[in-house]
Amino acid sequence: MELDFGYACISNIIKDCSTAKTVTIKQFKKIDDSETRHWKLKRITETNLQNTIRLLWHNIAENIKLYRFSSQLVPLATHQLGQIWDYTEECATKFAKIGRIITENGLKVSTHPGQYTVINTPKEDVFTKAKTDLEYHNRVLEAMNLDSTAKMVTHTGGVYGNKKKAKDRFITNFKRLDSTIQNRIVLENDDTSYSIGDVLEICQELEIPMVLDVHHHNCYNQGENLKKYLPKIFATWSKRKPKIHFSSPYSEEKPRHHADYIDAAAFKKFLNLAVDHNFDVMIEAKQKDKAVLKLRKELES
DNA sequence: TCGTGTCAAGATCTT
DNA sequence: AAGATCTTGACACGA
Repeated sequence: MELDFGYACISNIIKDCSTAKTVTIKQFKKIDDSETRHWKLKRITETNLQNTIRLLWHNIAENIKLYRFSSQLVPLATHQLGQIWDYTEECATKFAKIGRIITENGLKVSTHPGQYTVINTPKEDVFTKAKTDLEYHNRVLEAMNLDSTAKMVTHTGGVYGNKKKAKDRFITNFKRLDSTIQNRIVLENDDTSYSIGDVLEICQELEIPMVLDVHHHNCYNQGENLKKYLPKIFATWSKRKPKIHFSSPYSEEKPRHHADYIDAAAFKKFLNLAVDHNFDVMIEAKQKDKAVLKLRKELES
């Protein structure tokens, strides 16, 4: 079985290579003339894209096949103040180069819109903002010429005192998104509200893939038997190779936080459980790519 | 240069 | 109704 690994956004091996440089609204507002504002956004974006390229080469050298893009490649991209330039047009060459590196080297990439992007919100303005953010992520992936295998991972959202209604609203709101975006969205179980059973139900209904987060399942579940659920979860990916998220708890006091590295014994235990399946593994650990290399080494021995 | 408070955004729990 | 927390890297400011 060939296991491919990956990490999110930032390398702990390659120094001074942030892909999420930004400018705060407060500082941006202090800039008076529009030309300087434009220059500021463009310069930061180019740095983030160039650093992304550096990380991709690093990943190729280390045989790390999965990578999650920073959501902040383009600063203020979804903010009103940031609507002063056509970033995909002006940085088209760099976006295309990233896409070429990915395609030519068989890398598998994704994005993960943040906690503020809530599809199942009952507030219309919040939904509009969520839609805008998803459109931004999609625009970036399209600028890279990546097809719908480049996914956007999200959570279900809030419960709002009635999970059944909140689930239904996710489905309703999901259908209001552009089909290009629908085709990229995959749902992940979270650590407080939506268990693997909850998320699987939604994914089956919408016929979209489900990312199993093993750590979240340990944090929050409704007694679901993971081994029994695995075939159903992986089936949501149909012909494609499923992906899971794996991380280890930081401590007994803060079990939901991510630890520096992955507990190899715990990972092997999961492998035993999933022995009949083939899947990709996104490692969520504070030491990022260092944690990937360490785990891989420990699995070899 | 270093340490620390702050940051666009939502949901939820506490006060 | 207002504030803290979640989670997190990076910014911004003052020492």
